[in-house]
Amino acid sequence: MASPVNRTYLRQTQDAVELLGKLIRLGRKERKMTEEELSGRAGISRRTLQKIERGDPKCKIGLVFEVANIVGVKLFSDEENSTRYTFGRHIDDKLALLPKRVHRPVNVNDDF
Amino acid sequence: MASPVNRTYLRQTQDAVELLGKLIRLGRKERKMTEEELSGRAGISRRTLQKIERGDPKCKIGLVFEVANIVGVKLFSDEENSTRYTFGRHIDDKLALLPKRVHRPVNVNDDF
DNA sequence: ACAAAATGGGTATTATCTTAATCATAGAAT
DNA sequence: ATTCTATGATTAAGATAATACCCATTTTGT
Repeated sequence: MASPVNRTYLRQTQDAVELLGKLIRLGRKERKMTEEELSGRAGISRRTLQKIERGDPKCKIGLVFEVANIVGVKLFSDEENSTRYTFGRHIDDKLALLPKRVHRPVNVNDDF
Repeated sequence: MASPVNRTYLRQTQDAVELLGKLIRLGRKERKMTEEELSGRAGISRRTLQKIERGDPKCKIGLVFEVANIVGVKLFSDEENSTRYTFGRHIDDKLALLPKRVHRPVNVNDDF
């Protein structure tokens, strides 16, 4: 079985996917590329590109990001952003500082 | 047929997906959540969460973004970012300004 | 107005992603 | 040190994402 049935997403999630799709479409048009050109360059079908631009959450993230990169949409890996997201420190370093496992004892008595 | 064979991705694409995965893992650990807790809250399997945190480009973007939201990773829809990405103007407005179709005549003679 | 091209959307097919179940290993807490 | 838990990873199977092919509609360029 793949997905339980028909899952739902947080509003923020939907919004983010749709916004990314619109940014892609915007980038494509600014570069005067047709759906066929862009999908061809990305190595995907035109149909899939349409789904991506419409913000279909079921698309593979790799395909979405690939298309975004081709049309120049800034993602997380850009220098400009990486500084923000790493908080001035490399992610791997931060991860190394944390305990390797999140160990939660049984009787935490976490009555917050 | 699903995907041609085994596609490749731009370096930037891989980096972006992997970075997002690391940000998710970082967020999860900072919140002291186990894989099982987070995957449970997101409505996905633990296995899939592992793939997401490792930056598997074949994961659905909706699932990745959903998990990111749960652990507080900032995406495109956040106010802080949206201003950047819309350049102070709503995407829909910008799209409306552009021609609805990118029409490229046959003999462009685009010798740049 | 006309022709050509871009886009929207339907369907069937196939590769594969997601899942559940399971086991092994490594780490944390006592 | 020991025990309990989190994580890593494999497998089989079913659901479905991506594709190719198709046609209708819309829009652009002339």
